[in-house]
Amino acid sequence: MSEARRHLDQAEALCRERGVRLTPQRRTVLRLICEAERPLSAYEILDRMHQGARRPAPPTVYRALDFLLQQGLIHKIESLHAFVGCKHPQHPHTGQFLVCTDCGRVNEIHGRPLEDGLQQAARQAGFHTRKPVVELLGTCAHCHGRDC
Amino acid sequence: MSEARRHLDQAEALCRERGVRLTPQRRTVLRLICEAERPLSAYEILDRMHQGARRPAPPTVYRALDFLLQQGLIHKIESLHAFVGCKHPQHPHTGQFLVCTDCGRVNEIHGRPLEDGLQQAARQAGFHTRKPVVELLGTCAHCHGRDC
DNA sequence: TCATAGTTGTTACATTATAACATTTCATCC
DNA sequence: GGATGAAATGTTATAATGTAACAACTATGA
Repeated sequence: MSEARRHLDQAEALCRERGVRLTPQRRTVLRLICEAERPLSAYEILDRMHQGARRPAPPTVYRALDFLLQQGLIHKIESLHAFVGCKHPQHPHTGQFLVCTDCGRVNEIHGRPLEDGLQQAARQAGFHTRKPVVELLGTCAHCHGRDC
Repeated sequence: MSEARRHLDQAEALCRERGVRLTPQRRTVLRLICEAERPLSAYEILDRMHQGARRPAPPTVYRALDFLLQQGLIHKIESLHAFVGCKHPQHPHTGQFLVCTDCGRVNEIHGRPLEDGLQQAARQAGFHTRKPVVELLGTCAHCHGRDC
């Protein structure tokens, strides 16, 4: 089964469990994000939504994105204004990302020491973190040392 | 001496050392950023630049911001589309930020363990980091537990 | 069936950012 | 001082990203 397909099925199941509706529109947006091999901007998604038919207006895609973000099915990469599928939507979490500026691909990483370090640094300042944004921009292993 | 004033003098000295020009326009943008007690968007800076005179066009402020970013005199907070003064411009560095979504203030933090954790996580994936974006959004000690 | 909450459609507009080219200013050399 | 080239700024237009507000539709349960 394809990676994208697995994501969609899992999302379907999660939404059923949670009693929220993964409508066709939302499903389409999620599918487009999962099928892409790099983050898509809202307007790239819009462009891919109108297969023959008329292109929907921006609020359409932004509303679907809001829903998917709330459900933890996708993440937003702030420094790219773009969206990627979440690799582990079962338990809601924030992501840390390795963003390759050569090939455009994004890797979601996890690491106790990393997350602990962040939490500790925040706590030292009496700060309560609600939404960490951690995006390392650079060159991935694949692209490093070659033209891309 | 005021905090903002100290920043400006330091910037002045650094630019002289480096042989780059902190022109009046760039200095004004830096001053506005340093005087503000929260991050300013490019257009907020534009609004504050025209004291009586005609408001400059966007490229004016974006060019000044580019210069200041290059010189490490300011940082951009990606998740806010806004700019803050750098607390330690002597040696170029990337910043980690605690962004209070109540009062809007931003705290620049530093921590070996944090930075090491990030670098280690990246290296494990064979990733070469060029520009880390670390912004923890939440509530600062001052705002936590009260209306703000 | 009817009420209602949730979802989608639609128009208009706000905000953020850059491309492209003209003009001016500055430092340097002669 | 005047010529020259590089850097900085001015100007116009437009691209890219994101939201407010209200109308219309749809699924679902009382």
